[in-house]
Amino acid sequence: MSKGAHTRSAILDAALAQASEAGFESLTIGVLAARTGLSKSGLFAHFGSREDLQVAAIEAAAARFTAAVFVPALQMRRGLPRLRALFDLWLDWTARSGLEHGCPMLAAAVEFDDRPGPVRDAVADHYARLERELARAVRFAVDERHLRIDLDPAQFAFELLGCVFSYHHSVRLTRRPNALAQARAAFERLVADASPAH
Amino acid sequence: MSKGAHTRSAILDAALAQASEAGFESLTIGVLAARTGLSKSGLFAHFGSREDLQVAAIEAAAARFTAAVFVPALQMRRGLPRLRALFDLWLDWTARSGLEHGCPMLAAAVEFDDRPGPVRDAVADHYARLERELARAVRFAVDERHLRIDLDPAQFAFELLGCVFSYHHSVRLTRRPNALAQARAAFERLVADASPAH
DNA sequence: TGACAAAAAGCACGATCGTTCGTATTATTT
DNA sequence: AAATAATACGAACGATCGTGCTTTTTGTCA
Repeated sequence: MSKGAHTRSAILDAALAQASEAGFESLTIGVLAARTGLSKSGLFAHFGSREDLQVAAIEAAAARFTAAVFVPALQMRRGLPRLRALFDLWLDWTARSGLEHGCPMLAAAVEFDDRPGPVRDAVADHYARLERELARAVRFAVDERHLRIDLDPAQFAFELLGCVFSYHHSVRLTRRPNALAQARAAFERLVADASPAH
Repeated sequence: MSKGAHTRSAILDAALAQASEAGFESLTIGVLAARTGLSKSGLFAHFGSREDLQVAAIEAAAARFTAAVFVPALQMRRGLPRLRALFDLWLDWTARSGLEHGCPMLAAAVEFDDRPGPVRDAVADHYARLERELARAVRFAVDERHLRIDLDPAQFAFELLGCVFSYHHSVRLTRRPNALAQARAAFERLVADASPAH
């Protein structure tokens, strides 16, 4: 790897750590320069603009998410086992990726909700992809007869997303010690209702 | 109402509109001065600092939330009817409160997750209060025998929160047209599982 | 090792940030 | 109407924002 590519990825490392603890709006040239030890102009040269940097950070986060959640989940058998793995890996993917605080992707999703532009597009793209893959994993579970044949995969994905969001909220804001147990219980109820009639 | 109190509330109106569309980090003295037609210093004098302004905005949002969700829901009978009303009122409370974009409270929750300080405290306080009231409404429904006697109210609240979060995400970011239907379906499944054994 | 390209730094710019202070303009009350 | 208090303004501050330009340092390869 060339020197440039190396520092560029070091910058994105710092960017994700920063976004994890203070959101994407805190991704400023000066702050990242201080975090990486580079000069402002030296850092700036790696990206054409702050917006490009933010987009690059989103894409880096998406790549890490895929590597930390989807890739290991693919080693599980299709169907319910893989679905369970997806959920479990999702809940703590940030910690396993070296991020000490919240999920940068979730932060970006809320921050750029209503702000049109390339950053919003990148975030929306990630979630569209994620939800599509999620629905696909649900369809596999249906095909394997692990879940009801008349199950709506999009609805399942919607509610699974709800579990993750509520878990994140419960852990990071209200700091409830039983957040994980509640998330798992919600997941089990979701699976139970989606199971084939006995 | 005195002149000062009147403009102060006008500032908070502008602050919530701004936070709804671009997050709490965008609540800057200059932007709000421009939105209200005041001078920077004139606006600043109403709050001792930017942080105090942000806290005041959180409290204003909490007051509006209560007025738009809890107050009207209290007019319904205790139990499931009131619980349904809470959910329905919650989903579109921002629109009914004159906010054209996302929920400022949810934005603040994610933005200040990992940033200790009075703003985070105010947000966490609102959600703690909200979830406590939610659990109380669930207990009423249990008392009325509308819901199972062995239901865990905190777990119910956790999953209800998940419905709301996922709905917000689906409406604002991914812009799915069937978000409302999915949220209602998730709620119905939640209620069905919490209903007394037939 | 020397030539060339890539990367980082240095410096400066206009704009905006939160904040302070002194002054002018209003409301309110006597 | 005069006196007093409440409100708003204008100007300025040091800091930081994103972004150019030029120079210096560093890495790469013949």
